[in-house]
Amino acid sequence: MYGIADLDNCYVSCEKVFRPDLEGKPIVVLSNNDGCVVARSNEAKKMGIKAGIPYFQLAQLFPGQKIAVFSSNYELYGELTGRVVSIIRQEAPAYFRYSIDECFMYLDGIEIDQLQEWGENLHNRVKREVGMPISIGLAPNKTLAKIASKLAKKYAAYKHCCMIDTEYKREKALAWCPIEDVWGIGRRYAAKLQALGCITALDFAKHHKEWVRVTFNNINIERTWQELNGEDVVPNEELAKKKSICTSRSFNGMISDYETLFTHVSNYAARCAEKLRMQHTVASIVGVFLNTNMFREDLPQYWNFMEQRLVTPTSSSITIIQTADEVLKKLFREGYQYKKAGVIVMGIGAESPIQQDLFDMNAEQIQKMRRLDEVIDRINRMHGTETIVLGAQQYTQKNGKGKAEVFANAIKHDFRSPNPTTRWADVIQLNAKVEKKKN
DNA sequence: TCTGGGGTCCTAGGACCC
DNA sequence: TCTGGGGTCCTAGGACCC
Repeated sequence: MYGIADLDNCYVSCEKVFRPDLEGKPIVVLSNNDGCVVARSNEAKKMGIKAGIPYFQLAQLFPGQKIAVFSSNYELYGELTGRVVSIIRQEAPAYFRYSIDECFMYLDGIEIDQLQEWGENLHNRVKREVGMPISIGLAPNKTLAKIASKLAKKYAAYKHCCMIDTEYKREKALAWCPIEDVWGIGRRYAAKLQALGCITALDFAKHHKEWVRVTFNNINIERTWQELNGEDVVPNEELAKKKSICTSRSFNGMISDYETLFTHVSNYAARCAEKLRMQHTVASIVGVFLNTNMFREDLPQYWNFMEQRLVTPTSSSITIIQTADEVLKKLFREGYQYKKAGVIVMGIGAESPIQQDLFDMNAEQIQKMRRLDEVIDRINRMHGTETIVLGAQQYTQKNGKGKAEVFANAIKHDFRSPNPTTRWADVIQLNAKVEKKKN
């Protein structure tokens, strides 16, 4: 049997851990730059706030309504979800972390007649120790487990844990589940299936395998069909290292000068290098892309991506920033207002042994840069991200007297909560607020 | 005024090898 | 008149996931 543990309204639940006063109220969490709504509390969903709507439309669509708004705070979410995963590590025989808010669990070794109770206990422990609600689905394959978790979330009678372990329960669950909610059926396939008369998961599962093959000629959707019918065929993910790593952001406003663009790209490059080092890998290709604002049809548009191969694969922040800069120089065109940029590293391989090029830097230089990166990583882990950065990563701005001033972050986060779990300064601030309120 | 940020996999077609 | 039978690698495009 498989299980999936899914954190309910993940980002909102994280914010609520430190704001119990918001229980029962509509809450939303925004994407970077306070752009779109990316998470909603149940109350916000009931109000009709759709996922993905731009924040600026919220006031227009829901005038005069009280909605608690938070900017995204990924350090906080990473910390809290990590605590949930460490509980799952203790409770489940084996698991695979599928995303920030979902964990697949392999449940061989737990008796089937004890599974329901095991799931309910897991929910209770997470709720008690971290303060966040999770929904658990149990089934003979991952696709059905996902459907079970949706049922667990929807109906309180399941006590946060729903198990599909009989033919009767399987058919009942499939008949309840709209085709577009099936894991692996996206917007396109859902539209096609609905046009063919498949409204629920059961409608689709009842077709013959041959029909699925002829209609779609795609192995993934065939596997989904098999799993809906009870087989276990979707491959289990390895804890594989990433094959490409991308860091990209939309800007707060638009940028047309090269210098500012370079500072942003340097930051993304440094972040990619950091991610490479975290999984003990190196990359051999550095790519950069640039976008103008596609919503501004009145402005000239430009989109491009270029890449460059490295002589020696590396995870060095300095080398990757330098390479990204060379690519950016080729990519950059005057006269456009850019809205978004990103860095992608590819050709990822193990950290050692690295094939060294005969004419590249000597081993001593490489060692030196590696030690520098290690120190930077350590400081940033201890004191919070971007406590220390390379010069190229620093944003500068002319002040009133024409003098350059350095500032830390270019992303707009007007409604950010403090980070009481990761930053002492924030813990102290929060405690002070609580004290003040008490008095 | 303001519109997110990551990833993976599959398939088809072309270039090239013997 | 007749024109083989394998392969690999790369890229682009289109799906999907959270």
